[in-house]
Amino acid sequence: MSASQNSTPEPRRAVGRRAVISREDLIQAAIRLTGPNRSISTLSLREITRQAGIAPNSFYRHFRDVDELAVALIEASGASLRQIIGQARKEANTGSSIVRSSIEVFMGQLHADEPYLPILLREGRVGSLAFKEAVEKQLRYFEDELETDLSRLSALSGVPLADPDLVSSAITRLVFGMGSVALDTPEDELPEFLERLVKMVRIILRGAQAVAREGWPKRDSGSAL
Amino acid sequence: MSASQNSTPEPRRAVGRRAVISREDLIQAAIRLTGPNRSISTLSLREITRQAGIAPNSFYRHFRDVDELAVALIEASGASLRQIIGQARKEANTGSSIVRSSIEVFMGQLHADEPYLPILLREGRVGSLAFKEAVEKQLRYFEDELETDLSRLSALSGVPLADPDLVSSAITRLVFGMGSVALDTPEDELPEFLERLVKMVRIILRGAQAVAREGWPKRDSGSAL
DNA sequence: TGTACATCAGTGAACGCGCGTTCACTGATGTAC
DNA sequence: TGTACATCAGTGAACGCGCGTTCACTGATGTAC
Repeated sequence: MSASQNSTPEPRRAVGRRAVISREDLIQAAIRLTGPNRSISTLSLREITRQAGIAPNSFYRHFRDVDELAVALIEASGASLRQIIGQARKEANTGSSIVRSSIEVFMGQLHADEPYLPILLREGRVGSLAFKEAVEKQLRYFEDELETDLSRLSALSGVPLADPDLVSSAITRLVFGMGSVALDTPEDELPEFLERLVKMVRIILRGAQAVAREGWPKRDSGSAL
Repeated sequence: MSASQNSTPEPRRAVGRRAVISREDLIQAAIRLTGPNRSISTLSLREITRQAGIAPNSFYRHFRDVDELAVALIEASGASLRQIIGQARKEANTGSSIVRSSIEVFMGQLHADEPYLPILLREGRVGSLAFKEAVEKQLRYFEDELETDLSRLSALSGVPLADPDLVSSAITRLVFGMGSVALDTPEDELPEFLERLVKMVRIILRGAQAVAREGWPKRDSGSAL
């Protein structure tokens, strides 16, 4: 259920002076400038061009404004990250559970070379509308792909799962939410953090299995919960 | 388990000219300037003083910089919001479940007069370290208070709940995560949004009940999940 | 192959603007006597 | 009660800075013939 993004396919001019710098180069320059306390939305056009080694006004040859670059960056980050996580889920048949190994890969991306995950986590709820929509779109891709995997595994193992769409959405939001906390967590606490997150996800799956088996409670106020 | 915050108790000068504007007034001015696409961290000192009706340099009589005001604003928002939610949980004995009514109150705060919740949701992962720590602190208060309530209800109803700390953390993070999505969701889709969120939380609680009853699975790879 | 030409990526200089911060100040207030 | 004084919240003017954006330009490249 993934979809194509990157709606600007770099037209490759056939006439005129050849480009010495690409959209990609500018995006990479922007990535280099982000960091724990620096989100894309706080980068200035001049900072980015300085980092990329071009004159400020040259920026306009590639993007309308910084927001447009940010959206491209978010889409590229989301695509890369989904590729990494999807790959991990496919290979996760060796010994440990798919939940644990997926979350391990996810957490590993917190400090990977290319900060795709930190970017998605940091930019989540800030900036222009287009900006937020770009992040939201990537999260929905994650939800879709997780739902596919959960349904597949449920059918495969014969253990029914209630509301797979709800479950995958809850897991995705929880994991991303905890991920942004993990970004500011000291590295030595991350192993314990991961254990807790794995348990949380398992609790969700257990709940969905219980509901599939026994249904929702008859009366809302029955157990007070 | 709540704690006192607002570490600056407004010393009430006994000598000198009387203040015509207070820290509170500046915080209110900042609140007026925030909005769907405007987070505190993007407000300038001059904007805030303009809104408050004082000269830019007067700002320094009250706060060291905008970051300090932002932290105070976050603490005030968190305190107000916890008060509202806590109140709602206490009164939630009439008919519908405590889960539903708590979430209803929470979602109601998305468009309440005072945007305490939007502020916490929007400022979550952006800005200086002090800033992020302030938001994180408020979320931990929520977790603590929810854990207290869950343990109380579990004892009261005789339904055991595994890992109440994990459960309350998962619910808090999920609800806040979904809350920031809800901020950008059209109002007419909110009722359905709320239903889904209620179900998610119930799935978590069911999972924790199942684990308390049956324990964790013996082997990790047993069910592949 | 050689030459004239159109294209267009990148430039250098300049603009006006809002910003955070500083400084020396004003004048209302409470206190000491 | 009256007066001199210390306190200090708020001011007006000024500063230097980095910003986004504009303009007319340069000169490398590919194309037409």
